[in-house]
Amino acid sequence: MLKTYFSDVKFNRCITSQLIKWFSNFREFYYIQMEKYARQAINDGVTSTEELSITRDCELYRALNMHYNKANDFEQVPERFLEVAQITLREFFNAIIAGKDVDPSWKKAIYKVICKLDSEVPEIFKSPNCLQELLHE
DNA sequence: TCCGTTCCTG
DNA sequence: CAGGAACGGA
Repeated sequence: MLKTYFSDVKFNRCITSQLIKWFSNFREFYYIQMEKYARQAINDGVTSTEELSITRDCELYRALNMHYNKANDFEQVPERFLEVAQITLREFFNAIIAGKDVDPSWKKAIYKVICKLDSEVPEIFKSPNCLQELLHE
């Protein structure tokens, strides 16, 4: 589907992997931020996940929005994104608190949980003219 | 064996 | 971000 946005590109195996790599970096960034803020919360004395919530004005949200939505093309970030982000943050928090980060592959358990929460691609993105449509909203 | 993802690095 | 190694699932 991503390929349809680059109609002027002829995708061979290499070019395709580059495209995939590019988008994989987005997910990677997401997890890096989650771990970073989970550790920061712990250093700040947070002891319970109940104290960890992701709102539209929190620092973590701003960091993510600045990365994925710099120009604020999407004024209404899906509520579901906030929910999943909070679950992810708490997942990292609990794992670190439990000292699971001593295991080299401690993040895998978290990834396994979070990937199941991935949302379907919104219909609007499936349109070749989605860029125009989004900007006109 | 191929492909998508993560880790590490620059 | 991109490049490359490693890994794991299909």
